[in-house]
Amino acid sequence: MLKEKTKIFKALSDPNRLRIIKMLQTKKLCVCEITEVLQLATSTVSKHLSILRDNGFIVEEKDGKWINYYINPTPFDERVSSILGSLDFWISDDSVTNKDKTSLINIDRKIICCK
Amino acid sequence: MLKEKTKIFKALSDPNRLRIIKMLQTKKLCVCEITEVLQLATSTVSKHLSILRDNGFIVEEKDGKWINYYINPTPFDERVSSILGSLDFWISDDSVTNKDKTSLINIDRKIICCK
DNA sequence: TTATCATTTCGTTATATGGCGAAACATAAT
DNA sequence: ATTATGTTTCGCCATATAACGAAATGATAA
Repeated sequence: MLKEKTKIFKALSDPNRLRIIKMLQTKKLCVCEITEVLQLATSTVSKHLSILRDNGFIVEEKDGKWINYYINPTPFDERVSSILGSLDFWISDDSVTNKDKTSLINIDRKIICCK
Repeated sequence: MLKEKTKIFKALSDPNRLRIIKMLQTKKLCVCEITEVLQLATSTVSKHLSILRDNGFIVEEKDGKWINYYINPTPFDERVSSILGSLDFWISDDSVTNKDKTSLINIDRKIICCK
């Protein structure tokens, strides 16, 4: 159906989801680390991640008590592959995404997440 | 701003706008011809066209008492160029878009638009 | 100039989306 | 087993979006 084809564009239609994808370009991240950078509620971030996952942009794996999210290395949808393969073309770096990436350097999962 | 980068994805997030783009792949069309195929209100189609135009996907030119819309041959945003240059990759043909295109063959602007 | 007609804009309505906190889940640590 | 903790789900609210018809606009035809 045609509505199905709009889904990957919808997934890319939210600034916070673009920030998440760009962050995951750097390294694998758990929900609470992303929450810390975006300054959103955990439930909101979780929802964003599920949308990105459902559209094949990211995948998850367990890591102790955390769940690591990372860029899908083998997307089913070739349009997703194409975007992820040239991510800086589709979502160019800017002050926000750059700041996000530097924020990540100073974040220690073990300190941040235990609140 | 990052929100700006989401705009072209938002523009592609509506099934009717995808149908319009695919129709314009065939030939230049006026508002009422598109209205006839999509079976939507004229005002609705006009709004969709303005969104596609504002994001550089299509351009317009006068043709008598009509306004012809067509695929932008020289988009400013290189992401738009990339999508329009491989349109069948990003929006593959299906039963709906194929039917739309055949519908267009039998539509005579001079008959349809004068109601 | 006046009438006609394609198109756009405006106001309204229904649905979709993104945000939150609380509660439910799932699993690791004690 | 029980507690603690990371994550998800649920219910709610505010805003965004897409739809319509009516009115406004603008340009062509009479």
